[in-house]
Amino acid sequence: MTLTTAEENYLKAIYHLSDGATKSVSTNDVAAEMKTKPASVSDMLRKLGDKEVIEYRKYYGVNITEEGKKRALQTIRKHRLWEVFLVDKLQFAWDEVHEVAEELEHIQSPLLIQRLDAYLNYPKFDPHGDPIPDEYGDVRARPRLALNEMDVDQSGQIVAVKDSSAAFLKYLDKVGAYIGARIKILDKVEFDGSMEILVDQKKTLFMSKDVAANILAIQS
Amino acid sequence: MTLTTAEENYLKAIYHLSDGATKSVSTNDVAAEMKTKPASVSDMLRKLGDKEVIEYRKYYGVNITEEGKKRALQTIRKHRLWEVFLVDKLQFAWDEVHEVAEELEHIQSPLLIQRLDAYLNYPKFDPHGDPIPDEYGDVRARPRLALNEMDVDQSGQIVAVKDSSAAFLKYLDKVGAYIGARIKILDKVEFDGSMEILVDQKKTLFMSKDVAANILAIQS
DNA sequence: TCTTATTTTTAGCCTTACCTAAAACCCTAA
DNA sequence: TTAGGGTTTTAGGTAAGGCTAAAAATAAGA
Ligand SMILES: [Mn+2]
Ligand SMILES: [Mn+2]
Ligand SMILES: [Mn+2]
Ligand SMILES: [Mn+2]
Repeated sequence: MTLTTAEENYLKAIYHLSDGATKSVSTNDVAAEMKTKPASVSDMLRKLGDKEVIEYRKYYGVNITEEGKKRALQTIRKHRLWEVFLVDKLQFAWDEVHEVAEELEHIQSPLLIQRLDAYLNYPKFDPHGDPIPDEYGDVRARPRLALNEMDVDQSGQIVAVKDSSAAFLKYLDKVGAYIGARIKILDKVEFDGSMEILVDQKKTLFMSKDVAANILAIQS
Repeated sequence: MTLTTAEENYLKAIYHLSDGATKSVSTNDVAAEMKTKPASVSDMLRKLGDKEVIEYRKYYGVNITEEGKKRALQTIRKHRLWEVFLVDKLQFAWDEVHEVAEELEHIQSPLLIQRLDAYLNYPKFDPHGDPIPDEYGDVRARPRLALNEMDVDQSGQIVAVKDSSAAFLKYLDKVGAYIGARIKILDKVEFDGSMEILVDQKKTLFMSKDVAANILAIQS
């Protein structure tokens, strides 16, 4: 059973909202994520239910099925591989890739993705630090922690961002935070949760709690 | 005014059928080329006429406008650049690229095409020898001649194929004809138009008139 | 010129993916 | 246990892009 572009986009949204296939997801949440109306979502959920990529019980939200999870991960794989291509090969900035990848991910050609993967040297993470599922949908996830959850004096390395919006990424570029940077928490202000962070042992960065919450690190 | 994917495909077909914007094109011809019904074509012609990329007079066929020609050439440019990418970078065979390029050509991102062009080193021809329009739609066309139009003892070089179907390209691979090959016409059989051709000064090839008519060369 | 054959358009219908407005449902708090 | 209030679905509509069947226009032959 093949999925249309719209169906793939919905399924991906449902997968993300359900935190990797565990939680059940409400119609309103899908509508917000997809920027459509709940009425349109109801329509689409019926279709996705018929195709058995989600389990749909009217009025009770949806759960993604195993088959649906597999499909969603394939689309995510394609999206992230294209993002790597755009940044590594075509010199796109990391805040310029998402919209284009949102289109490229729907190109139907298993050979294309297989070759692209090889050409990029089987990357494990996209430009935002998100893991790239392999062709079987397996993801090697790293245990990640938002900066605001780390304690003073803890060290680590930035590995991903939670928010991939151009605005946020441009801000990180400006202040000099990037994926791979080694960091140490110097201070946390209790009043507003803002933080002071040492980057690469030389640069001090002040950031709001909101910003810190959208930067993910592994501890070391 | 932006064109949908379907509109881009129709416009491209009309451009090709009109031999580079000169001839006028009939509804039936478009239907055959697009593998749709004439009734569907009538609908689409009205839309394309409204968008002023063609001039449409009911019952009298269509002519592509200057604006339409420009749009068609942009789509063709994208199609051929992607074909070069697939062959040069992803090791696709020249008979495997057309379908995928037919999808990729509709990705909307001027930056993407500009970067892709640079990344491929501004190629002038696609894997089938067809010229790639520049970003202004200019095509540097070479005067090309089908092999069956050449005379005995004439020499030249294969520069393109007229038929890009997988079947034909695979056949050329098998017999060892390729773009760039130096050729000389050794003999032409008057009865059926079949020919004997010397390839790269060492290999003799027999081909039917049908095959010869689909191989394009420049004379030398 | 008249009649027929061919081409093209129109009319009406389908599916997908969206919308608004109204109805139905679920849940919770009085 | 029932009345709101929020959520979700249904009903009905639009636009794009296809289809078939029928009507209309053009082209061709006698
Ligand atoms: Mn992305
Ligand atoms: Mn998408
Ligand atoms: Mn196409
Ligand atoms: Mn080509």
